[in-house]
Amino acid sequence: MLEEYKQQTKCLVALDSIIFGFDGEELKLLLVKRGIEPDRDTWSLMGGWLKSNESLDEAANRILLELTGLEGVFLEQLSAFGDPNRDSVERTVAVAYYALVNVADYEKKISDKFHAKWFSMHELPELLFDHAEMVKLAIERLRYKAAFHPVGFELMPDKFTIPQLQTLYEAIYGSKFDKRNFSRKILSTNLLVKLKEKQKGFSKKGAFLYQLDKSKYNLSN
Amino acid sequence: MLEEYKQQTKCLVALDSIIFGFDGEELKLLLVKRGIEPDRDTWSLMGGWLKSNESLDEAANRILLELTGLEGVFLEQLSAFGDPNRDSVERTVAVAYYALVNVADYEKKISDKFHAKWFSMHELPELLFDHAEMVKLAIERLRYKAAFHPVGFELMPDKFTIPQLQTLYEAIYGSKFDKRNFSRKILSTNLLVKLKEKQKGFSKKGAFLYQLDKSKYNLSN
DNA sequence: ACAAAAGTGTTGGAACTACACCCATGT
DNA sequence: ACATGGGTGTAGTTCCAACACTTTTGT
Repeated sequence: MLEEYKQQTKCLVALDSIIFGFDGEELKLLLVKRGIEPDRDTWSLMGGWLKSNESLDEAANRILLELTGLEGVFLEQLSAFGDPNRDSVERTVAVAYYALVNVADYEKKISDKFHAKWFSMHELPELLFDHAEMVKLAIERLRYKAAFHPVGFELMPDKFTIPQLQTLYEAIYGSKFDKRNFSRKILSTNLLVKLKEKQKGFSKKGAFLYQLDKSKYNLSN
Repeated sequence: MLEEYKQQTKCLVALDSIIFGFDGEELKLLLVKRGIEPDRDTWSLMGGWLKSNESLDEAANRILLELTGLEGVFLEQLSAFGDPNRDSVERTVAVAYYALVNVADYEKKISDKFHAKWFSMHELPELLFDHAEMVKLAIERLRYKAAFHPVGFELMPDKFTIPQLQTLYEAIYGSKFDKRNFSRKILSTNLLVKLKEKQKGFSKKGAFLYQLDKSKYNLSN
């Protein structure tokens, strides 16, 4: 190897994922308990190490699959974090990703294996290292993204109602919207197809279910 | 050190900066000729290695200062790039930053020391490794950013005219704007103060110079 | 019958687009 | 005098925000 390269310090590269979920009421974050010292049992983002033969995206997807069983979900790089003291054990650069999953899908796959738990965004525990900073940036990015791209659907089940979708957006932005303006705006995208079925049980009247028109929804967002 | 950490592969971490400049006419990119093999003399982004005691932001700023003499300019993380084959010598993760500088400032500082050269965005040479991909992403990010935040001023000299600023935005977006609408929009931000002086020499009539109102322009963008 | 959530239209203001003429000055 | 770029106003349109009542149905 070249001299120029040899003299440089090397780093561990970690991938940490902020996994957002939505249960129909609240925006949630999936956290795991760290299994090793130091800071054992501190709540932490899902993370893992970069292997020598994989790209960052591949590693983030692999780690998500290993820890949650989820595949093919929205997963996008957020930012790299490299404070020299961010990991108390050793110099580590972390590349943070954020993922959007729907809680129901996740429940099907796996649950206790990694002591993972969904937390409400309003009741987050103390987090490992700089993970709180990552979460803060991720929610900002999600707001930014959701304002211009229809990513909200990634968090919804296959069939959903407009009021459910509104609840999600209200959770993302932490504010209330007018339901007339909201439904008009959503429907004007033409991304939704109205089904004949209604959601029953939650309200007395029942709300019509909608599905994403996948032919119009491409992920070049 | 912990077993868990010890087993993991380490990586070199590089910082590469996409440095945008504006000379009053065109949007430019500052490139350097790579000084080492392989690919010696290929044009490359300004880059360097992460040192063991500095954060990513610190490293990016240090490298910018070392290679250009510039300090205190707009410099923001773009994204991390980690394809296992991106660097032909060794596994390297690069964290790309983009910077906005005004060409005149730069000219004052340094010029030939690192064989740096400004290239028009339309006439870029073949670039090292995945640097072309970084540039592509950077221009998208700049467009996105400039649409919502007044970052254009970062590329302008201290005093500038509205037509100059319009030329910059036209270069960023690659399209023409209506000058009446443009000046109205810019002035409605109230970020500019009109000076008594006019710019002479370029046009016969001369255009009024403006300055950024720094009390209103804060960088929490 | 009543409570609870779903569904739906209109109006005023703000922001954006398109568009054309006069001004100041160097040559 | 004329050519060049600088500077300005208006009208039409679109988009967004604010707002209230009727419908359905489970209890």
